[in-house]
Amino acid sequence: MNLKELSESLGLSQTTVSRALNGYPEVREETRLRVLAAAEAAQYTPNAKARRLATGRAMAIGHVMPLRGRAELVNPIFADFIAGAGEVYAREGYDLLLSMVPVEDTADAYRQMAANASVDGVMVQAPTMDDLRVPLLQDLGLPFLVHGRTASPDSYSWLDVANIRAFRRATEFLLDLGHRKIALVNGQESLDFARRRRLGFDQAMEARGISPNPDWLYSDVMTEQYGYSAASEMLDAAERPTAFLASSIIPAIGIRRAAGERGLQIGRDVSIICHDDGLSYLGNEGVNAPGGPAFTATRSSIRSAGTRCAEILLSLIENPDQPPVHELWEPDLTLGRSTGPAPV
Amino acid sequence: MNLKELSESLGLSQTTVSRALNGYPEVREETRLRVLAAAEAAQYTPNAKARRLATGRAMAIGHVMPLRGRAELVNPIFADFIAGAGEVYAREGYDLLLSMVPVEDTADAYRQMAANASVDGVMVQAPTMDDLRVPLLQDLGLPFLVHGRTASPDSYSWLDVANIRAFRRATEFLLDLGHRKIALVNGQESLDFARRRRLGFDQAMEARGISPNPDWLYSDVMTEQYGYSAASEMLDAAERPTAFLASSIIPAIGIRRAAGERGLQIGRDVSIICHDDGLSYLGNEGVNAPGGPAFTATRSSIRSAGTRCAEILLSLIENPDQPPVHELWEPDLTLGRSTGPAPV
DNA sequence: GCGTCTCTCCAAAGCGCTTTGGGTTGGCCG
DNA sequence: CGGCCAACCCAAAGCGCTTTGGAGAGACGC
Repeated sequence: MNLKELSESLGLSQTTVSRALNGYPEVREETRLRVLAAAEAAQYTPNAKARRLATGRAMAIGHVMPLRGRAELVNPIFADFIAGAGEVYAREGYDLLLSMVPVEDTADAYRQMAANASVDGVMVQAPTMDDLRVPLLQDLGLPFLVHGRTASPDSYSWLDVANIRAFRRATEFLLDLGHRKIALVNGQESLDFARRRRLGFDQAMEARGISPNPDWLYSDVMTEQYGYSAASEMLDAAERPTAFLASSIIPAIGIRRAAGERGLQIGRDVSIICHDDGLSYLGNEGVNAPGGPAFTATRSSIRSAGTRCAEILLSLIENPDQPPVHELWEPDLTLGRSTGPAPV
Repeated sequence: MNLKELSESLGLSQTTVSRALNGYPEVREETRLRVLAAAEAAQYTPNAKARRLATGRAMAIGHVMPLRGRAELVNPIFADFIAGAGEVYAREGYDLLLSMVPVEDTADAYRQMAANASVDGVMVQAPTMDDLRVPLLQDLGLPFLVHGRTASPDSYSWLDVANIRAFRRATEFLLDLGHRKIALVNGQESLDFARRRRLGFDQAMEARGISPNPDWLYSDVMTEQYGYSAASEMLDAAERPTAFLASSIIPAIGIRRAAGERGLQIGRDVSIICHDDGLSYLGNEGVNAPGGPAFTATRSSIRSAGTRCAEILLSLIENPDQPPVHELWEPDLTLGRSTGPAPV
């Protein structure tokens, strides 16, 4: 059943039927109801392909997922972020177009999307400090929202968490517990969020007059294996850190493994704080756990961020002339069982 | 630049230019080269929306991700699977349409996709034993491939791993190490793969004349927290299992945490075997780890499965009349540091 | 020389929708 | 009663591509 057949069966023109269905005012209420009833009865669904061509709108949002590194790792964080965003897209009638490409092909992917207008806007995740995607998308005139920030974040819209403050606070928390030997197991510091976390760490240490041990500063893709091997190295060295600050719950799990293998008890012999993105399957929830969640953590739900990012992006698309939107989320520090006073 | 302008600039008809670009034989080689050169020079990209309408092909594959459970969990396994599949789609010029909907709306999502033909085929993941999606999609006439199987898997195409054999073998491995008190921390047994793994476990136990302790059979969504609380309960009971069989590396991590908190050493006091999907960030690799990977595991890369599933699905779409494709993958058992002889 | 083929190319008809630019009708006002 | 204005509806022109059904020009055989 298409529009032509539907309108013929009603004895109306395609124009009128189309307008009735799309809520335009030029059609009598009585007629509209008749049309709606007939459409319902005939199970009529407008052909999305035809509509897209006629309106020029793609009714789709692009997410380009750059696959980094030799093993082309895919971060489970994306799954939760997309789940949050996808909810909004579905509700608003947008499709989610997911494009997985090697990091070096991302620019082409965006260019392609812009050239044939297959999306109305794109979501940018995990930007580097001077991310080339920002000027590219501005150049292409494709609406976009950045989850995170770059070094010069004024000219575009973004949503980010207050990474500096969060990690400064987490570091201060460890310092207040008496820890002085603190290791930072960070994400890749070419990424802006990791650089900011590093800054927060540095600021807190400096404020107490402590200079971080360069052997205890790690930076890499945030896998479990990475957390494990970083912690193993440090724990096997002559001088050990007493506390670890990890950029994600995933390397924190690796740190815990390394500590456990060496017979160290978490929260007593060694403390761990991490950032918790609230991943569904790796949740740090502590509902039925004595003493609360496993990890003391700076917490900010990546899924909620996805939801909010999608809302903002859609509003940017609906209303392209508004000034850039900036939203900064404040993570909270949740106490868990992974931290305790520094051992004497 | 559109086809009309391009053809005018060449002094050719749209027909000829279209055919030249799409490799039809009715155009002289010399002309084709001229067209190709002009298209290249003008940076011409055919408008995907128009092409879709004209051909009726969506050039897109749908992945519907049902969000289950109260917290609407999203399994990180999907991320790796999609990464594998997305690679193939990108290579073949297909878009990946991702739809995240509450589990109760999945049927509608498929109906919608079929009604307005917004995809050429769909991928079905994590089927239950009598999954309703299979008859629905057959009814809708939408090509699909199932990753996994249902109870009656003859009438459609699927790719699955040999779950029964894998878990029978894993159980036998534990039995051979002298374990008799074995716990199964399974996924939701409404899902077919979990039921099969349960079967494999049961078969191996029965073959040795051991009846599993019903208090040691768990079945739920495979989160870290689940593995933790299941293991905690069992380890705090009067009689403890000496070995755990987990359906995914994620609950296995939770089991390890519970054991660690109780001062139990993995591989000595308590053994763990799990199924390892080869997740990027939770990799069980053991390259630079002494003694090999952390977990002894039945291993089958979910990402490779995604790649192969995509290939099969596309071939099903290209050639709809072929008989159903069945592909069964044999996981291998990799030795890690999480297993050892049963304590006496 | 004529019919028949093959090789190239073209005009035009879709694909199914939205949207422009009117037309018709009836009510209301002066 | 003529004119004007809403209110309602329609025909037709796109959107940019693919594809059908030829048409024209040589080549070839008889």
